[in-house]
Amino acid sequence: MARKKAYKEEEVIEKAMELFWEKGYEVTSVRMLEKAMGINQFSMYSSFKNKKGVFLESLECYKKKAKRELIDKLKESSEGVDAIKQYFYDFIAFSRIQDSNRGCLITNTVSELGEKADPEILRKITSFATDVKDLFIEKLATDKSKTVEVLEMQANYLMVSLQGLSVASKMFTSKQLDDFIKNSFNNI
Amino acid sequence: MARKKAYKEEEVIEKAMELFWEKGYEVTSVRMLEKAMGINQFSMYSSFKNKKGVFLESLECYKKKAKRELIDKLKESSEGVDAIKQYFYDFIAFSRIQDSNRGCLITNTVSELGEKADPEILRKITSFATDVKDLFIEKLATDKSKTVEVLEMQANYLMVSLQGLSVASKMFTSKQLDDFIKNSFNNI
DNA sequence: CATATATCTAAGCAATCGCTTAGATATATG
DNA sequence: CATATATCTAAGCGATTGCTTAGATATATG
Repeated sequence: MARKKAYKEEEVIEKAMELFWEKGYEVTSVRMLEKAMGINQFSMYSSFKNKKGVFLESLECYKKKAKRELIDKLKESSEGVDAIKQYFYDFIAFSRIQDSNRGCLITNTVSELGEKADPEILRKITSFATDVKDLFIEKLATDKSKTVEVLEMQANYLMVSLQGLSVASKMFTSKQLDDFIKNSFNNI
Repeated sequence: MARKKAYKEEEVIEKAMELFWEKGYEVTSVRMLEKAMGINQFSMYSSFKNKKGVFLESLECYKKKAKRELIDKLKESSEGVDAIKQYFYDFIAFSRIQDSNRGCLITNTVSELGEKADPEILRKITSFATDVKDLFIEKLATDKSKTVEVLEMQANYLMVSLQGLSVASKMFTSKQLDDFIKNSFNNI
């Protein structure tokens, strides 16, 4: 009865996500998205409503990619704290593209937009962070001697540490990042 | 012989710095700078050449402010590691405006522009980071048992931690930031 | 006071921003 | 095959971007 869509949303959004990841929200223009996604603005807007819509779906896409390539491994590990340490190392490899690092898309967005970001964007970000933190708590809890207060405290510590790793990965040498990870887990 | 300038560079640049600090480099427009600085574009360009020029001077202005309100205190302290810990707490207060945090202008810039930022911007950023790191090393070295390798390692660790604190301060609760600082200095 | 000149205002430049729309194209149905 | 309709292309919308410039204004000198 009508013409078929020449693309799949799940495929083009991945290109959008990569662009937002590399450039940030504001700098990424609709024209750049057009080229990266391989569709024109009409299609973009009819599929995702507006630029913010493309970004929200990109965050969702990032979440899935991170789960697949990073989080599931941590989830399934039985190494406790060492599994979290490995997660830190894995994250650096995950964020690397060619010979530079682009950080974590979530952390980048926090840094760029802060707490006065759009409420929908904010919701996705905090939900992602909560998921990771809960997983950290779960792994930390393999040490049964830890009280809930200690677990909460250590998880908070690790979450902030991860943000540091994300930003620092953009400029620091891998030696410096290694020093950071080693030291970070000295006291847990 | 000629008309007098109706403003002082050092005064208007402070307003520019505050704006860049709050909004980031890209989002801050020349029209916004005009209003914040209280001068028009002609004056802005004749004093600072272009937008990048205003930003470079803003970085310099930030450096001075940080030195005055933050770094000098650390420099003059004789508390060793505890002085650095205090520096972390002081930084949070330093970055606070009203009831929200704007992070560190240097860290914000690293996060936004990364290593492919303009070379002049990059130079200022790395020089600032080096100064802070050297100061950390100096304070860590009050413990004479530490080798140069340990000093380097711990300073790297602290530098990345500080970046984490900067980004996290934008979204996390002060309880979470406190947990972070406490844990960060457990193993030094 | 008259003049030279730096500094000001305000208008305007081309380029780009996010977004819309009119008209051409393709395809599942009667 | 003819028709209805979703999807495509491409042009263009007003607003904003960084930056420039022509002309008005003010002031230290001869």
